[in-house]
Amino acid sequence: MKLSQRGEYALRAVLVLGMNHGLGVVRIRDIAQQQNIPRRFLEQILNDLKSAGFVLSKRGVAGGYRLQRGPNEISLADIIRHLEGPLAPVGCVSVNYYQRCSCPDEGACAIRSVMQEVRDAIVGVLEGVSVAHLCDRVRDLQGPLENPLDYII
Amino acid sequence: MKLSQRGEYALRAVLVLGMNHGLGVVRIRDIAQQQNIPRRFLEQILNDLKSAGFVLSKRGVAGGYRLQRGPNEISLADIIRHLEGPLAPVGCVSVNYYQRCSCPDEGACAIRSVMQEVRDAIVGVLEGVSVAHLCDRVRDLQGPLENPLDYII
DNA sequence: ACGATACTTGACTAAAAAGGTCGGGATTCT
DNA sequence: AGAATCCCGACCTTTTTAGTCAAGTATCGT
Repeated sequence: MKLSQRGEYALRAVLVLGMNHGLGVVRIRDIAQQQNIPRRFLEQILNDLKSAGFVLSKRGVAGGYRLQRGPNEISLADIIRHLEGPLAPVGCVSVNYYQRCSCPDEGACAIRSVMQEVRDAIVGVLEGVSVAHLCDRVRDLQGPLENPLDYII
Repeated sequence: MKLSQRGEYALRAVLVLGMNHGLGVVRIRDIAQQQNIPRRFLEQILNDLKSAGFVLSKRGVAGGYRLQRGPNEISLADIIRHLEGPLAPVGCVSVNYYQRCSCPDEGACAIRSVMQEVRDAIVGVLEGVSVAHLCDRVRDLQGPLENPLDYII
């Protein structure tokens, strides 16, 4: 039931971009430093998020990344699904990545019905939280600071 | 967020034992056949469940496995935790397997607070379902059969 | 007592995934 | 032009997953 390191880094990076939305681009290096993420690895991850349409990049001297869509249009479920695949604990209850399992009768499988509930519980939380919500939480948790760039995330 | 094959097999095997609770032991071979699980692999898994105290074994000609505790004393959360480790998506929100993460400030981490909710949702379902409950679901899903051994699970 | 039947134990393996690292190329700003 | 920044694919190491296998030990029916 684990989120990979890669997935966690992606969320942290997106959150940084969310906090800086509308303020121009943020450099990989800054995100990496602020969030304790290996820079080269983060490059790879942001590239992936870019080709998935979550973020945009700008090259050159004043380059960096920013969110492509608004922070309230991106749910955590979207991001994790792209990076990790199914949110469901087993393939046979996944809506977006369904895969038949080896049990004798899927329709009458009791374990499946429980896993269905687990899936719904997970998806319920993750679809309900957008990057914008996440930013709100950061502000709630840290109290008011002068400079938006000071948020630690 | 995945349950491993091993974990899924374990649940299926335990469920078979639950359905046969009080009717004597069940052979590995029968479980394997009925559930489409590689026999040798299942041996290993049952052994693990045994050393964890979930099941008991009997050797010899009329040998096999049965549940050690009653079906209503074993939750799916227990089983999965033993086989897979933490139920939480990230270590920093795990109660039983806590591990600090690399984020700058764990206390003020917004992602962590979301993952906390995900964890609670998962655990909520899985702690709430015992092997006995699972057996009830099997009976609900399959309708009344003559012989308890006929349940397909 | 003996053989057939089951579980027991530990080692072994191949393939995939996780978690990074690296070099060099392409853009853009000044 | 030169520096800064992203871009891209290849590469690498370690861990995990999903099994397999051989030889050993206990038990039962006869």
